[in-house]
Amino acid sequence: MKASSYSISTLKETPADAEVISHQLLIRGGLIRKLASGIYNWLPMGLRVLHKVEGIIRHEMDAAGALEVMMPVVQPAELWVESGRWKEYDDGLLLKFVDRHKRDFCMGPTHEEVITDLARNELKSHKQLPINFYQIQTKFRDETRPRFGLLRAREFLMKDAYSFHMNVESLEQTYQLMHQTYCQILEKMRLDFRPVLADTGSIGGSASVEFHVLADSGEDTIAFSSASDYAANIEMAEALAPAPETDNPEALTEVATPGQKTIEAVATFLQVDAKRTVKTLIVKGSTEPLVALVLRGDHQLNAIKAMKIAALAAPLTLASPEDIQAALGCSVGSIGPVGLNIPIIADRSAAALANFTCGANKDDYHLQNVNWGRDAIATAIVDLRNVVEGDPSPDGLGQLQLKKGIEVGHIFQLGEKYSKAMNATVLDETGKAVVMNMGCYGMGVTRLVAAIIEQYHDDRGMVWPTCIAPFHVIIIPINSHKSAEVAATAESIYQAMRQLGIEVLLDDREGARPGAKFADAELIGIPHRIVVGERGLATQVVEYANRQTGATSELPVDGIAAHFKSLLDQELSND
RNA sequence: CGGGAUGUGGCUCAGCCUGGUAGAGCACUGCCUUCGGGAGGCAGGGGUCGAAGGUUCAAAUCCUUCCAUCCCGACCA
Repeated sequence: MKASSYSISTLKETPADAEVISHQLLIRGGLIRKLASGIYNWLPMGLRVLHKVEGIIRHEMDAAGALEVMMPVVQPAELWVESGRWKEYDDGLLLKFVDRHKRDFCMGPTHEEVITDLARNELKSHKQLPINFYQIQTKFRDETRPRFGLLRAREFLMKDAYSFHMNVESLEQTYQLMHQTYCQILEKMRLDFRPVLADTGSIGGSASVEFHVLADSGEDTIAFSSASDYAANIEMAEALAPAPETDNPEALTEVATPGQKTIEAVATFLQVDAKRTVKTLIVKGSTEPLVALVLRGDHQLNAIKAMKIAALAAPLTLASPEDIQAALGCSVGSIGPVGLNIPIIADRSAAALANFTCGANKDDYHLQNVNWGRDAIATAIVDLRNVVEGDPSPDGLGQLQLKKGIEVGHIFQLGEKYSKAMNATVLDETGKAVVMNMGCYGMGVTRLVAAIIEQYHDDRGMVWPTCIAPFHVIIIPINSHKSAEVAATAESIYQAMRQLGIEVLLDDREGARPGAKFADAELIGIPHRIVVGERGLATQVVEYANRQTGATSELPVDGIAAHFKSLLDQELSND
């Protein structure tokens, strides 16, 4: 490809609405352009990258025996009504609309319903199982807050696969194969990632593992052990119960704490460690109107864990200050478990404290030397909090460390959730209809493009792994308008490389001065750069620079195309 | 959906407070010079100042409403 007839549209300045580095570089490098919030155009340069990522995924999925299909973007409401998700999924994510016949449709945010419908029509016999269908296709989720460019777009490209099985053993097998395949895909992309235990969320099912690319811009926090391979999304990481404190109970005392509302303020005011205080959150209950959740002052409530407690109302809702005032007669900053006549659910760490400090259920007063049993009774003791750095790993090996991650993949064992609701059965050996077991496996293709940039960039721009780069080699002739030899040499190297099938870009743009060409090549992140100038040609050499290592050298013009051919073959086979 | 901020040529922004002929840099077109790290000069094209109302002799500027975009909190590939 020649730059003069290609579309290189780089920007010198950082776009005002791009916050994270991948978003900035994607826009500046001319890979994508925003059309609307969370909706992007892909320019030629960007599409080349997207196709590379797609290609790696397709190759590995095919190798794992999955069969590629393509399902529609627009889906009829009936299927969603049938699975029960037309209402359930509707917290705004489903973009719904009506056709000319007044029938309800939605833009597909995922394809469990469609594939299950397809499977129940196409799969009739146990002999056809197991089978794994996948597609690489556009999804639309009407996110409340799209952000960070491609990291959380509303329209995005996703690889989604769905497997069907006679039994859970077969499902488990394919699930493990997909786990392994996902690791291979991410390794090929040279990503630093972790598979982590995950919550199943609105997709449902039993087991589930997320694949996270480590990056500070990640929206998830993952916890992993310093001494084992335990890793979990913080939503799921279990906080073990500490040994109960055995200090002798001291006399309960009430102290005035005028105006001190937050744990931090109270701890400072009373000169106690926040770890020796508890905070009490009042939430709505399922049977009782209000329930108290008690956590250690320095800990944070984990809403996913809390939502699994039957006594709490389904979407976890904090009680309003007015409700609290009416029921307890004090304001939010002064609540404590002592003398509270509503159910009290204590976190394991809070329950282990002795002689702790808490609100007195009376404005501007707190209690000190509170002890469980003597002063307050917990209705239940459960794991309610987020783990923190240094907590013991749930498997008993080592301590937990926390890092930020970008979720690029998620695999689930769905079991019979959809197949049962939609009656997807096949006949077994005895001719009896049995409900199929299902697995589903998602991977964010466009999100991966951004995640790769998050890990591979420097202050000059993107630094693509060779297998992802839009071009493998860029040739920059210097002053080709003045030197016929420079122009001719660049052209002949370019032609020779094309002959060998090398993905090469010749920057023959007239009017662009050398500095601008260098800057563009670095911004776009092409791994290998060759500079053809009069200087080198005097001794029949060109200059070479490696974008990834920064190494530079001189290479003889003679045989240079063949040199790069073998270099790239080697590099790509390693990838 | 709650809280905050911002909307001025394709991009980055000034002008607004204190109303009075729409600006700069980048990008774009033409010419000239320049040409090994984002060149310079001259000449040009391009904006109903997010939209609609209102106040005023006069609104980018003041007021109201709406819309869009971004950021912070509950969800997901």
